[in-house]
Amino acid sequence: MNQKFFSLPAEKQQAILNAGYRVFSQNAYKNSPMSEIAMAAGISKALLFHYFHNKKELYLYLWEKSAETTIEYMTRFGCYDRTDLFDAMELGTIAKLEIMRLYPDMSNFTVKAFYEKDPEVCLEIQESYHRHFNLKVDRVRLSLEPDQFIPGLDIPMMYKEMYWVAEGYLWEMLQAGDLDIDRVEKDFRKLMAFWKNIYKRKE
Amino acid sequence: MNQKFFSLPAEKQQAILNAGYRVFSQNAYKNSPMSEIAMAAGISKALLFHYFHNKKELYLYLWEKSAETTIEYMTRFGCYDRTDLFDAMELGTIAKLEIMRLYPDMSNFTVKAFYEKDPEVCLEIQESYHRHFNLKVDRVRLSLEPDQFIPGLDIPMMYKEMYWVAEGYLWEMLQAGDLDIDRVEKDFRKLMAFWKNIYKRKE
DNA sequence: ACCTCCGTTGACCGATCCGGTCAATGGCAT
DNA sequence: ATGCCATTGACCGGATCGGTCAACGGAGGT
Repeated sequence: MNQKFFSLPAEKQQAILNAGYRVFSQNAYKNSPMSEIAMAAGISKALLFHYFHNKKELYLYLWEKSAETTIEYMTRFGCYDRTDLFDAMELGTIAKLEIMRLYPDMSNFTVKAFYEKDPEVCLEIQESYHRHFNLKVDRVRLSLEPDQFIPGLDIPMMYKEMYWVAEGYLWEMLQAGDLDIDRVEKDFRKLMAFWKNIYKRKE
Repeated sequence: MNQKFFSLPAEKQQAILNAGYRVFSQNAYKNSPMSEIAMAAGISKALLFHYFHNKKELYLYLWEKSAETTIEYMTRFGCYDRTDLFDAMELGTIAKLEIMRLYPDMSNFTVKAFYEKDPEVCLEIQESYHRHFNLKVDRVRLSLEPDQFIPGLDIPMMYKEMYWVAEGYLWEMLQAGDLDIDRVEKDFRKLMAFWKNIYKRKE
C-alpha cells in the first residue's frame, strides 16, 4: 500500500477505513465494489486506488487493522490485566463501545471476514487469524473461583451467558445503523448491576 | 410471480427460497446477483427468472414468506397462547430452531431486509412490516407477576437479558454457516434450567 | 508572474457481469 | 411419432467491475 495514506489527516484515514468496514461488512468480498467504498468515504475511486493499489490489499489491510485496533483498545482499557470477571467484562464493554464509536462497522467486518470463503482472500485471513488471536487468548487470566459467586452456580454457563448477552445486544444496536452510545452505556451499567446482584455471593 | 413455482416439489421450493435468503442476507440488495441465487439453488438462472419474473419480485416474496413462516411456526408451537415466561421462551426457541433448520438464513435476511435502504424496495418492506408485525405484538400475553420470581428482581431487565442471550447465541451459531442443531438444543436446555434456577422463586 | 509539485479527479479502458430473454433441448405421456 | 413443458445454454444491450491516466488546480517557492 501507498505510505502517503498515513500522512493523511487522521479523520480522513478513519473515514476511509470506516467506509471499507461498512461495505465489506454488508457484502461478500467479491460483491463489494471499490466505487461504493470510495463514495462512502467521500473521495473518488481513483484516489482510493492511489492509496490502496488493489481491492485485495485494502481488504487485508482492513483485517490486520481490525485485529490490531481491537487488541490495542482492550490493552489500553486494561481488560487483560484484570482478574475479577465483572470488572473485566465491564472494561471490555467500555472498550468495545469506544471501538464502535470510532469504527462502527469493524466488528461486523471482522466476523464476516473470518467466515469469508472467497479463494482470493480466505487463506490469508485464516493464517493471519491464527497469528494474532492465539496470543490474545493466552493473555486473559481471569479468576473464576467459585466462592465469590452464589452456591451451586454453573460458572462456565454464566460466563457464556454474559458473553452472549453482550454479543446479542451489541449486534442489535449495530443493526440499527447509527447507535446511541449514551443509551448503550446506560443499558450496560444496569446490566452489570443486574448481574452482580444475581450472581455474586451476598456477604 | 409464476404460479408454477408452487407445483414444484416442496424440497426444491425450499432450496430456492434458502438460496435467496442466503445471498440476500450476505449482500446488499443491489449487490446480490440473481445468478448467484440460481447457482446456490442448483438451477439455471433462466429457470429462476421463469418462476420469479424479476429480482424485486423474488426479494419481496422472500420477505413476505419470512414473515408468514415465522408467525406460522410460532403459532404452531403454541408460543402465543402461553402465559408463563419460561414456557413461552422455551417454545419460542424450539420454534426458532425448527425455522433455522429449514430456512437457515431467513433470520439474517429478515433483519437485513428491514434495514435495507435501496429505494427500489425499502418502501414496500417498511409498509409490509407494519402490516404484519403490529398484529403479532398484540397476540403475546405473558404473565409477568413478580411473586413467581425471586424478590427484588428487575423483571423487564431479566426479560431483555434473556432475549439478548437468545439473539446473541443464535447469531453466533448462524455465523458459523452450517449449524449443529443438537448442540444448540442441548445448550438451550441447559440455559433454560440455568435461568429457572436463577430467577424463579424457590418454594 | 511563472513554475513546480502533488493531491485529486473525471474520463476512460477492456473485461466482466448484470437483469432479463428466447430458441432449442430432451424427457415423458399419449 | 407427436405434443407438451420443465429446463437450459447462449445470448442481448447496457451497466458496472477493477484499475489506469492525463489533466486540473491550489499551495509554495522564486
